[in-house]
Amino acid sequence: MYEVFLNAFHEKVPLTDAERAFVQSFLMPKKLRRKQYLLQEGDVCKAIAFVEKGALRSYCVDDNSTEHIVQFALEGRTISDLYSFLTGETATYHIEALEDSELVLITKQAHEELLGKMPKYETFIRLQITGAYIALQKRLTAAISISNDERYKAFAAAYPEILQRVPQHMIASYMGITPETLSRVRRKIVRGK
Amino acid sequence: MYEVFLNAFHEKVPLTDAERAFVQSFLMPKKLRRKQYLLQEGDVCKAIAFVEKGALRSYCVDDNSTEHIVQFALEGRTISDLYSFLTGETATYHIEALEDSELVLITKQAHEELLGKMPKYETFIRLQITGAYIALQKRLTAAISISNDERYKAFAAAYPEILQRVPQHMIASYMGITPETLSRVRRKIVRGK
DNA sequence: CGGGCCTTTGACTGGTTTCAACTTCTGTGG
DNA sequence: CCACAGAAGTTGAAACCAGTCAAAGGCCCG
Repeated sequence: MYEVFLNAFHEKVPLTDAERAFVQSFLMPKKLRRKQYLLQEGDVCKAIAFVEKGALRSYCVDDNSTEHIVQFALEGRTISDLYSFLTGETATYHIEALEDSELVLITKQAHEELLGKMPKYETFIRLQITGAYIALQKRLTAAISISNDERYKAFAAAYPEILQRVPQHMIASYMGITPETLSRVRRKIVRGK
Repeated sequence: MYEVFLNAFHEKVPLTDAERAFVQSFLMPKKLRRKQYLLQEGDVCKAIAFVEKGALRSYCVDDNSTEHIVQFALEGRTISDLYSFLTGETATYHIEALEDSELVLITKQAHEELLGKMPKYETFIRLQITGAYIALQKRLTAAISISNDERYKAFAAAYPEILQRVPQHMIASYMGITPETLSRVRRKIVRGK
């Protein structure tokens, strides 16, 4: 329990055993069954979730009630509606488990206390967000500059695990295209090879 | 000089006069004329740039040698190729001045020293990146879920200054559509009103 | 074994790109 | 100060690509 999280932390910012225990005292475990929700649009996001095991997705819903997947989070990744978490506004995203999952929650209270009491935690958070920012920028760059075919190939190369564990229509949603189009893209790639 | 930057810093994380002076000793001013480059693809990004005055853009170039604008930075905003800055890899973005501009540079060396010596700097950086991350996430969500018309309206409402200071074809590039399409979108909006 | 969801495939439609021409605006040099 | 070249923006027509709607086949789960 907490192993994956604490190791990820330790890897970025080395921890003594005492610090490890200290951090741990702020954490909360949570299990989610497939299709259960961690967060619904309209709620306030009260915690950052780190995935120890399983897979989640966050998504928003537009005016036509079409879902658009914002992020997938497999083991070792963090997921939340950061805006809602930080401001206390109601969330614009839903977060749902795609598989039975085990999470580590850092509540807002714990987060703020850790920030105040433990510089290493702030460093860890800074590094996490920086990494997330860079990844997001890459994704955006790809979204506006590469064709669907190439985008899919790049995605498949970068995240083979997601491809295997997530249904196709969700990949399509993540890419911002329809399931039908993704199906045709895949056919074209297979034949073209 | 440095006023805008130091005030932005102070606003997020209050500083004493001594701290203000301390931070300042790590900064470097830089002026750029319109159309001059801060960074070219292939260089390594050696500094984060904070815009005191003026306007810059960052963009990447795809296989068809089409430009795609990643970011605009007006006064008070930060711009860089963060990935290149942090890893030392060659940059994938170009950064160009759209107007005569005055920048504050934080070199990699200064950045690391400040991170080590001044917890408030780390906090400031964390807050900056968090804000940038949330903004980027909003943009991505908009890009995959909203029609061009609505996107343009939202952009115009959110960033009226950019609209007035940046040529239309760059807005189009930022939105990921052709200048012709943007022109038609605008016409439709004006008539439709 | 049956039902429902997912994926694939086809035909049609609509919006975007592309290419080209024309106008407007701007900055520069004569 | 005017003339002109180049860039920026607008408009039109044709081609193309993705979306939509509909239907059929496959697969998993109950």
